[in-house]
Amino acid sequence: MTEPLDPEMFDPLCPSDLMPIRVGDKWAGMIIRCLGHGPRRFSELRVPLRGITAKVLTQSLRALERDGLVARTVYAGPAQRVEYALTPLGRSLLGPLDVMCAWAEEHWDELLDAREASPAPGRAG
Amino acid sequence: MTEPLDPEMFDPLCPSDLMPIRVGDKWAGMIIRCLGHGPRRFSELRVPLRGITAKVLTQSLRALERDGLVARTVYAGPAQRVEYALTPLGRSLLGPLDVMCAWAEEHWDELLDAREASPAPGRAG
DNA sequence: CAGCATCCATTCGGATACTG
DNA sequence: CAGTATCCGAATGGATGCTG
Repeated sequence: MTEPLDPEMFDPLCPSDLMPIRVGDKWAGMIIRCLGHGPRRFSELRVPLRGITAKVLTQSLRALERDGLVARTVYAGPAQRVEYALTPLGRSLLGPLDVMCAWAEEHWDELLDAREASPAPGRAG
Repeated sequence: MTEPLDPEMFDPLCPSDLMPIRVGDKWAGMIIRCLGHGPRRFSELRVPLRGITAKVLTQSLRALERDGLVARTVYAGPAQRVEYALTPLGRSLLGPLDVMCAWAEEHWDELLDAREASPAPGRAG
């Protein structure tokens, strides 16, 4: 569980923009899936969540804490270290999350088709 | 499938505010579940979605159409009539949606507890 | 490293008024 | 009935700069 997270875990080509299902805010679902691999530090999380700013990551993490899905642990020391881990409640969400991801994968093409076939308000092409 | 929707289908005490899982925008999940019972007219949908304004319902419906989850049919006549129905793709979402709702029901108490136990920033009491 | 404070643009949800 | 148009406030998401 200490192996590094895949930086391409959430490819920009596969954003939740298109995803009609979301968990919490824009990042919550991704964070939970990251933590599904084991506890992670603040900066570790920033890798797969490419481009997320510290403030926004903090916000999302706080919201998850508040909902009891994530636990925050501070390890004091020469270099401060903070770890985030899923609580049992948070882990219980991994199953439903998988269902959603499976749905998305299975119907990705249809989603894409529908978007392309739609009137495309605004954008040319 | 023509029986009226339960106005209390989405009780205000059970809002998606607390729900960490969402489908599309604030209303999309509820709309899809409404349409899971069969096609519905614009004004029929406004009943269980208590308080939704026409504009917001239209927006949500348009977004669902664009994603190919909902189909819109106009029946011209003395009194114009518009019906919304789930597409096959939309129906395929009902299963995952059930999973999410089941999760929420099962862990509702924990969610509530976590919220109450949290520092409660801002609000008194 | 792991934040917090501040400021800012965009989006979201909604109120109100009007149309065919 | 089924919307459209316009205006508005609040919440989201983010950039930048600073702190222990």
